[in-house]
Amino acid sequence: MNILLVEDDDSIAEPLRKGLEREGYTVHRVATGREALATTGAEMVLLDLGLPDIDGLDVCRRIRATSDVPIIVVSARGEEIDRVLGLELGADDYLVKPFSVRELVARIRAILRRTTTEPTSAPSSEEAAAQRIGELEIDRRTHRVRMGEVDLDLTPKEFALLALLAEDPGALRTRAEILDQVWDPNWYGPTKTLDVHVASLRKKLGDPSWIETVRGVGFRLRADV
Amino acid sequence: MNILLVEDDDSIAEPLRKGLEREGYTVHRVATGREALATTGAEMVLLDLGLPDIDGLDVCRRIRATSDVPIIVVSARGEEIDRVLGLELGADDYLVKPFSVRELVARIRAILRRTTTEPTSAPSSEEAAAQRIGELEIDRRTHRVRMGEVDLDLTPKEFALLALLAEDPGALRTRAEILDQVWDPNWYGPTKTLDVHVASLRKKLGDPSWIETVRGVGFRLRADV
DNA sequence: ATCGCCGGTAATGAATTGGTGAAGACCGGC
DNA sequence: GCCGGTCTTCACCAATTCATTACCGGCGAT
Repeated sequence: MNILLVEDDDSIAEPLRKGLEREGYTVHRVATGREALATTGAEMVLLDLGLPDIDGLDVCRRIRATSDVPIIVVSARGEEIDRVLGLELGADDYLVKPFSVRELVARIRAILRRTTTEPTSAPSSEEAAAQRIGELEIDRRTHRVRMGEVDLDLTPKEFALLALLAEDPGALRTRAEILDQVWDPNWYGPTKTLDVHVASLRKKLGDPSWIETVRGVGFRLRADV
Repeated sequence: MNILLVEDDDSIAEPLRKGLEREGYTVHRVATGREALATTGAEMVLLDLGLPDIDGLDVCRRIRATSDVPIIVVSARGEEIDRVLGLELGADDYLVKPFSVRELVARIRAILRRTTTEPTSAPSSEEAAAQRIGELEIDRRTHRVRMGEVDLDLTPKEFALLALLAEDPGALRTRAEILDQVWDPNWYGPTKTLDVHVASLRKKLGDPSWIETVRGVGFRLRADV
């Protein structure tokens, strides 16, 4: 398994390379977009958006123009807009820094698992395959959420929050995780903001029990129904 | 509270400074090892190992030679060897890049909480799926505990206590061990608190015999069934 | 059998933590 | 520049959880 790692920062690239090689992957690392586009033969691309030469999203688009190779975009920006942009340009997954090697490996495995099947968290094209959880329906591509037959009008943050929780219904997300993913990893402030958004999301979902609170730890989306 | 931040990379140093100042800390930032060693009066040092002049570990050793100030080492190298090396040179904690400001602040708080005490090796070993011990099922991922088909509603402390005992069912955990792991590593105060939590945990587990008392030593989780 | 030590338990007051409403900042479109 | 929606921040409340104390009871050594 041959992975192309596009990352200009040594202090990030090297631990990743080590971790991935320990997992049995072969890693070829380049530091610029130019080199990345000149490389062939990779079976998976890890693409940092903050490159010194070409804009990362542009690199993503140009790779996708000629190849179906799976692409995982890595960025320090966690904002929903950036994520959507990356995914719409053809990325298979979008990881927000900082992340652990373990998480990265898990994502890589997940993507490889579904390469021959349909995409899940990142429908880059074709039928969006909206996600259903009971009455709740989430369409990441169109940014639309419906409860039964009714369209819910969610704000960007509310959608990002719901989408994150829905990535793994029933699984717990810690406050820190949520803040890092929905807000920016480097953002630091009153974590109260999270509570406020949870509250407004609950209100729009109608039933507060959709989002369970795990006191002192985080939140999770109700899995069943 | 006066923190010395030793970090040559602006794009890392500035968000940190902002986050820390926001927390109410005073941050003095330098970009080289020379400057760091020339600085006095810091009550805590954040030390990046990848400095342009002197080797970070050397800086660490030289600071420690003349001062007991708490040191948190920050490095892109996550290898066990480096961690051990850093900690043995007198660092109080070792953080592997990339990390979020939030995590850093949490570590700083943890260290300040035990002001003049011994270091903890970096914890943070998550994962591990659901575990079964007879009727008892512990899922660390979702923070869920079930007895048979019933979800148990445990408080954070109760969960931590059970999770610790369940790490090795049947194995004895001394009171001191438990207090170190579930509570702060250095915690004075009546050890009675532990008994109280054991009691409430037993009550929620239904059968007191789940947790056996070893008089004068500690507790263990029933292994069999 | 007795005494002392240790653990079990209930109660209590304090501290944390999440929920909520509202005010103001911020941002985009017009 | 004005307006409307969104986000952040704050203050306050309610609920939970925690530490701590007091008291009880049993085990075990003498």
